[in-house]
Amino acid sequence: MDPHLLRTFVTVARHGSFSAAARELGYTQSAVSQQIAALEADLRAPLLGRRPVVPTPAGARLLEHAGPLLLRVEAARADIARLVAAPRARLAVGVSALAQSPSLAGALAQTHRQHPGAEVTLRVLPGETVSALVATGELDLGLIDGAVAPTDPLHLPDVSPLTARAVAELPLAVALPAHHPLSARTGLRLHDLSDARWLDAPAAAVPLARLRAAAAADGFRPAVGYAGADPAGLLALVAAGHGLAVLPHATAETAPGVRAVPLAAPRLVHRVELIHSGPPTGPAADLAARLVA
Amino acid sequence: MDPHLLRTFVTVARHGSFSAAARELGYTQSAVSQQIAALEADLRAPLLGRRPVVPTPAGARLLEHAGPLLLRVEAARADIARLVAAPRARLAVGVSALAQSPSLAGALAQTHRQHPGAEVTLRVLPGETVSALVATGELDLGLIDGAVAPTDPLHLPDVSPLTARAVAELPLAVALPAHHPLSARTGLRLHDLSDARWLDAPAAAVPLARLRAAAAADGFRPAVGYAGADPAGLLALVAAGHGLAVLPHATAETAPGVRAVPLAAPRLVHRVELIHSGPPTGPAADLAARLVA
DNA sequence: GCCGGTGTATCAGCGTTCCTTATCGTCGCT
DNA sequence: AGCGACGATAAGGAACGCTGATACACCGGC
Repeated sequence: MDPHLLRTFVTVARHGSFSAAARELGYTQSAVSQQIAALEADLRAPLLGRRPVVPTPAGARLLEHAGPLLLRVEAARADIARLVAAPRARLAVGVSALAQSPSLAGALAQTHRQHPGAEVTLRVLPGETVSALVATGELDLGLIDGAVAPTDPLHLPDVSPLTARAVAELPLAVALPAHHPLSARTGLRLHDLSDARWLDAPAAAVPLARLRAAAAADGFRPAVGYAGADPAGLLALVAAGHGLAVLPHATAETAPGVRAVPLAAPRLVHRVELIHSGPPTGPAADLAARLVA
Repeated sequence: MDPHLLRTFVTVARHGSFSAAARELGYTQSAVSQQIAALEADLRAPLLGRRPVVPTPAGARLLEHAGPLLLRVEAARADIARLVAAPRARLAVGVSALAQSPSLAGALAQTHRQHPGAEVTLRVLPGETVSALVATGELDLGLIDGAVAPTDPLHLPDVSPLTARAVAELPLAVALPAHHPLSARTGLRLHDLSDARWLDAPAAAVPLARLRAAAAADGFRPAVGYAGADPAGLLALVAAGHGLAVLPHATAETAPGVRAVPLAAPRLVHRVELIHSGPPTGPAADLAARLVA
């Protein structure tokens, strides 16, 4: 189970073709064929059906393992490389959509002033991508958000020994159209809303699946799906009556035509956590210190 | 970063000796020396100081990665092997100490009756070990426990795509000596007890670190440490006034001289989850069905 | 139905990798 | 100082893994 073989396996599976994978990987088709054969011999199981080239059940299962495995290998390699390389004067920060905040912008500005030579970049990405890129060292720091019980840490995909520190914790609220019958309430229980229509916006609000899990109930019918990462667009949909959404209270309050009613039960908070692998150095250490202060 | 090289690296680090590692792995000392050299060349970093053989900072970091990485590789390999091999008439169940229950014993007995030919084994192990062995297929089913917010799943070390289902959820209680001034209360808040002495029994009760995290506070001074997995022994210490502990209410109630007062805040529950990798088959499927029913 | 095109499997050849054996250099202990 | 244990290094040979050539299966066009 050489990572090498695994890499060509996933490439072949992705392309559905030995030849195409060979081209991408810079091998001959023959080499790829032999590599797959070697992997199948090693695991004593057929992994791919040929013509068409599709994963067998065993292959499908291996694919589930391969991604995280290769990510971890990459993370380990990058981690060591970082220890060896001279600390670069750069600061790459990744944030998930709801982890952004004015205080981040402010801290980033101060850090930039403190380290004028550093090349500072800020990227908004899905939460899992932030974790993955922090693990592989493409990002120096990550800020991810999630809705969790007040006592519990965010769930990190542990591809690598990452450290996480909470930097902000905000109450959650249900975003309702201003004319909604419940919009005058001072608090809402999720259970009472399980029949409502919910906007499913995994990037811009608390995902619907999370709400179902938190309420330990089904229902929670999806209305319009929203693929953007921008809460403003989502809130416009809420205002127009397409459905409800759960967001940090401060975020939900900003849009016209939307009322934000605090989520009373279950007790969830919106927490933003700073993640990095190993102790941050240079500008990253500076920014980290400002954020947790 | 061949797993092969990684394996010899951890072996060398564990033994603190190239020669000893070579003996264990069935190689010559020369081969091990070359493998380490190859790994160091690949990562462009010295990993081990020689004479004495101790990890460098980079090596120490790599060791942190290596364990989970090799576990994942092993899990993937075992996972595929399981798909290929004929389903054996065996049922190996691992449980963490507090995940045991009379209902488990009952279900296990019924399953055994249903599958008289099957070799049934039950092993009590630390929670993480249960996850690891389920991942590598040495166990067919695992039962792990933990104290979490009612809405959140237990945290699984994701070495492998494991599926988890809750099978029991019990309230937690603080175990106090019967003569303790607070033992007559009907509920206790963790915050009010942060000055008390706490028994640290990672295997037999909710770990102290978990309580600190849940209360988001330090304090919680450790008293006697208890290395056993048996709640009865721990409760004897409680009765003797060595310190307090948090356990499932039903468990804490059983011991003489101990009062169990429900934990009112933070809101945590003791949850037992059934874990397996892939859909269970044969006797494992039977037992799983009984447990979640 | 035949034929070319596309795509995978297989084989021979060859360079590289990796292990073993043998030997040397070095450290630590007596 | 000398010995013994340990790791590094050199050389040789087996095994591995890639390329290039070729065989074989499938599909579509005519």
